[in-house]
Amino acid sequence: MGIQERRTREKAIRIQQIQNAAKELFLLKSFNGTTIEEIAEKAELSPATIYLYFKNKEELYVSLNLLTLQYLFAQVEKVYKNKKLPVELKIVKFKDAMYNTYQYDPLILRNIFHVQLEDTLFSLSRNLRDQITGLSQKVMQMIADVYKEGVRQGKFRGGHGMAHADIVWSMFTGLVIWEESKRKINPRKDFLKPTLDKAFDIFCRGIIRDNGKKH
Amino acid sequence: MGIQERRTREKAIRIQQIQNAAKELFLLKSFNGTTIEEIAEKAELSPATIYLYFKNKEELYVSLNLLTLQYLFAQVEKVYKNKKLPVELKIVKFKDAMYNTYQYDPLILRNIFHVQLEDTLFSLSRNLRDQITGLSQKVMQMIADVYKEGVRQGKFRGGHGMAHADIVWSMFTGLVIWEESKRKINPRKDFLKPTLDKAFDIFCRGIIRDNGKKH
Amino acid sequence: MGIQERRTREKAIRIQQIQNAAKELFLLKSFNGTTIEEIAEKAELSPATIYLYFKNKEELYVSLNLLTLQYLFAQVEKVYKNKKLPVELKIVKFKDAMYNTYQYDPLILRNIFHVQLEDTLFSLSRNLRDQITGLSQKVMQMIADVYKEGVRQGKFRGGHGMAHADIVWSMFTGLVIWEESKRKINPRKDFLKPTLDKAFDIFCRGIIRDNGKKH
Amino acid sequence: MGIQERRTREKAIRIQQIQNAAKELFLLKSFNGTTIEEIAEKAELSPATIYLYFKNKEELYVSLNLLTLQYLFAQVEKVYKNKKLPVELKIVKFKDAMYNTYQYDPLILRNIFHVQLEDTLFSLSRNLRDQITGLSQKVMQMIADVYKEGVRQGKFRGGHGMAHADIVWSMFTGLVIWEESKRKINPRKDFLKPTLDKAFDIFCRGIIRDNGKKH
DNA sequence: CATGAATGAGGATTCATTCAT
DNA sequence: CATGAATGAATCCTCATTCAT
Repeated sequence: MGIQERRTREKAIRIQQIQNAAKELFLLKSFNGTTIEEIAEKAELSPATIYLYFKNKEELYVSLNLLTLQYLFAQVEKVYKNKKLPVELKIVKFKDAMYNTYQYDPLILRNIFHVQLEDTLFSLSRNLRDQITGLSQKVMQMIADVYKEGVRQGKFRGGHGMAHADIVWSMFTGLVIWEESKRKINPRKDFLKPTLDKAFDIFCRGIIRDNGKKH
Repeated sequence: MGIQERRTREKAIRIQQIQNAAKELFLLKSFNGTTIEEIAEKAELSPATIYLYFKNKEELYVSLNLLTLQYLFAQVEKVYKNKKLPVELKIVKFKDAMYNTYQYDPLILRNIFHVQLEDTLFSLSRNLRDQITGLSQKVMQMIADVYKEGVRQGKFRGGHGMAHADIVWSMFTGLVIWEESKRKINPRKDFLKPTLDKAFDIFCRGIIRDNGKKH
Repeated sequence: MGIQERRTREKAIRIQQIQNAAKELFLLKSFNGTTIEEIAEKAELSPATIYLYFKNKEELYVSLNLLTLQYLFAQVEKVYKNKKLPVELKIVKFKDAMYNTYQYDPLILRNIFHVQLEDTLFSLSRNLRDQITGLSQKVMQMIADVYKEGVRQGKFRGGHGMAHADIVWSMFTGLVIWEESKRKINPRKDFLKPTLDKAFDIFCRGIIRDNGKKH
Repeated sequence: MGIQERRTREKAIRIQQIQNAAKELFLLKSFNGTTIEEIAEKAELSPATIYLYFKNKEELYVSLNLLTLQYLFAQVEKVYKNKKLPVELKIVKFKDAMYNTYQYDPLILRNIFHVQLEDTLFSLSRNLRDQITGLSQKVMQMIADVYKEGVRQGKFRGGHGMAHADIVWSMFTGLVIWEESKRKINPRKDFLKPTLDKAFDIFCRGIIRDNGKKH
């Protein structure tokens, strides 16, 4: 069992090697601006070798998401499963989970948008695609569930849970992209965190049921 | 006076011809997936002719944004200048303006994200770049102004106006992208409008100052 | 006869306009590096207009040589016809004539070499080609004649006159090209004139018959 | 030890394959008239493969010079280092060395002129450029040295050595180009060798110090 | 398992040249 | 006579991908 194991371990290492190189380059130069050769060089491998581990460039690209999505999933799940946390705080913690994930891998949103918006995603192997959509659905479901729980508890105003999950996620991604792009045009201080906090503060106030208030 | 005029008019028509073809194709196949030759064919021109009107593929691509940004600007400005509209309604109308623009040109956000996220934007001619950033700044400023006005009137809770404009815009773009991508994975009914309405409803509730309420 | 004349005159002016623009640009950017459009712009004409006066780019290019060849021809002829000048001095004066021509139009050698070495020259109109080869043959003939005269007078050692003309011409062009290229790699003082003088001094000493000398 | 070696050998062969094809075509149709595709076809390779061995068209073109320059260098050096040869004969042998090189690769001068006269040369990789200028400088230096030696021995009239090297080289190249171009206009017997001999004979007579002679 | 080597399949541009007005 | 507009025809070069070793 030793040899077999070592093989597996080494394989995993190779894959990481490649992913690390790829991540850095894709972040720096975008998908279309990065060549397999560059990735190979950075990973100290030959281009051909990369194809031993990834079906093609796109699959390598998307595989990066998977890592991060798993990270995001783990974070969100921890909040979700925390029995003691009141729902209104869970929403805030979700935001923090997202932000952590973004800091762990700033590439993620770009990747996700790329995957979502470009023709890609459909040349991926079934397996990978399923993993990605599966994970992201689970994440969304957890957010939706918390919202529904809040409604059940009479804390949140009614409404479709999943729609709220969409809003949470969209708000987050929208802000990240927007702040990134603003910094691109005009490099300056990073306002992402405070703006994100502000946005979620407003969001929370907006969904909280007010008892005796007239609108 | 006729000949000069006709020339100008015909030139404008050519440009439109090209832009229309390009818009459709870029929407369908993304920037990198669309070739100049395809655009030329659709526009019933030769590839070389396109270069008579646009410096390169990127500039053509970005020129599409300009049109739409102008459209967006006009819409937003109309709301902005409407003296009779209370600020809280203006926010809602801004959302509608954005949504209209999106319907007028569904490509816009993709374009904007592309421009914002890719390496592009910096090989554009100065003029075009300035127009784009100028317009989008003006739009954001108007949103920020309305927010500040709301604060002044005691209707909105305090805070940095521009940050709120960022949130408004991010929420909108985030939702559009997200809904688009969800439909891509799983074609189904379009929930954009209701989700957008919901989101802005929450946002408005969240920013409105509550007089005697305890939080 | 007034109108007809004016027409002719204006036509000549247009041609000059174009040639001046072309000369400058070709010198600066070489044949293949210069576009018709650039020439047109500099001449304040449209590209199409250039084709009213020159069959194509090449013919325009070559037409420049003609001017200079005519200049060279005139200079060389003056020396040639000067009855009082002893042959050994005529050789020196030929060199000066060439050098003057080079200063009048530094492009000439490049042109001539281009024409001679590239595939060009054979798409020229018959007429132009004849003029060019005719002129250059006449120039060479005059040099050869002077040499033969020198031999007849017992001043020069015997030999084929035209071969000496070839040597004179080659020495001149070879030096010009070489000095030009040296300056290109390493910009520095211009040594063309002294080197040219030196070369012709050697040449003259080499061809002069030495009476009582043993070799 | 076999495999590594074979690789190297095969690589060298590929390079030769390409260079041979290129040489022939460039000679026939000039730099700008030859396409990479033609070269590839003649070399029985794909165009892309050529870019595996040469950075671009220009670098391939110039690499041809290098070979020949090396050939020239070797020839000239042999003469230069021949202790027994008197200086006046060395000059003659230099001419022969040049002529041999020309026969070995008639393209050389055209290449050299192209490189020297066109905008090229500056987009070459540093390494290649240095090799070329280095070699040609060495060749010129050897010629200059021989001249200086002749002066020291009292055989040649005084003067700057390098200037004489320039004259030698210019005379040679000038004649080659001129004879080539004459043959182009009017194909006929090749007079290059006798004219070259004549020219160098004159040159030698011109530089030799004459003892008791009055000028 | 790793890779050096090869390539097919584009794709963006450029430009000399033409022609209707 | 002059030209704005259009284009056909090239051409260089890139890169993801494959395969023999």
